[in-house]
Amino acid sequence: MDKPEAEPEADASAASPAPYRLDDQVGHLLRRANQRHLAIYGRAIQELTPMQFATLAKLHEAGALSQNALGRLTAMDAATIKGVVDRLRKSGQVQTENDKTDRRRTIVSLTPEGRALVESLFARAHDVSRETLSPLDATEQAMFLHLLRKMI
Amino acid sequence: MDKPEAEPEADASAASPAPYRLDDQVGHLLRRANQRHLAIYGRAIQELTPMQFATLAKLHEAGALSQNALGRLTAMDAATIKGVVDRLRKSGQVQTENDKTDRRRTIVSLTPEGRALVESLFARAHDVSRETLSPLDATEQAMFLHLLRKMI
DNA sequence: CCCTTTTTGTTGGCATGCAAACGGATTTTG
DNA sequence: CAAAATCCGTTTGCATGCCAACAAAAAGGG
Repeated sequence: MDKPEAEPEADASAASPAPYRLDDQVGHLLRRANQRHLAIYGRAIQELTPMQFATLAKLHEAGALSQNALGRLTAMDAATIKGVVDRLRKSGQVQTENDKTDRRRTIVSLTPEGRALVESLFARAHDVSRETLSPLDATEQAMFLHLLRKMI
Repeated sequence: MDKPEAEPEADASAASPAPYRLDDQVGHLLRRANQRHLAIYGRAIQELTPMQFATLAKLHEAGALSQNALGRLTAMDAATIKGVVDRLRKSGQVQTENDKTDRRRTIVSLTPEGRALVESLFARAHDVSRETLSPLDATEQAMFLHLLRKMI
């Protein structure tokens, strides 16, 4: 080697294969953004966990659903949605019944208490979304949401 | 508008408080984007979990660190980084020692195996970041990363 | 109609992720 | 310097989150 490391940083375009910096990786930034959002949620809403709220909100939006369908619409796999539904049922926010036509299915629906609770939280939930996006101005927020959707 | 709530549903711009649709919430989109990224990671790298890789990458980047400092730099709380370090130590990727000047601290550092492993994964890790951003064109990627940072 | 495939839900196992409560060490402050 | 405030690391407890393996039921195909 005549001069493998004569100018370690001189020519960034050829020699060094771009150092791996954690803080530059999309995955790390996405994780931190999500972390921040969960912290904002936690400060605003203590009645339900984020996923429990998402579950009730989706049931409120779409009506009764099979457990697996509910999982798909909330982006939780079958094993995860099961735990969430179990806990919501235990706390009386949802109820389950057997599907008459498909004996594999368990239909999940809101109880009156669950409906009342989720409706009482919508305003604060909107605030959470607003606060999460607050570092960006209106134009940036629209752009960010657009890019986020495009990436999914 | 002179009559804010005269017609509850008639005028969408005034009356209805904007329905809460899960798929429109930043938090949900961030979670799904992160989920997608983790799936891409999982397909590309099986040797280490995402957080184990992040931990080794940060140690590679910053050198030996106290356990808590390592947690801060990787955005994991004290309880979480402990588990990650424990598992990495068990698998021989990192080692720990007592800090001579501060008896509270545990210094975490890469073992030769850990260093070799993480270095062998950098290329694939870069691919993961690239693939995660691939739905966006170059301009959009830059914009997205910019907005993501601004939001954190 | 039978066989194969798919779908639904469950379970076990492992890895985050965070709050709260602690004990011990160090730093800050009055 | 001594008390108070912090910081370090640990433990417990609970809630995701996902994989792999299963059993039962339904759907599809030949």
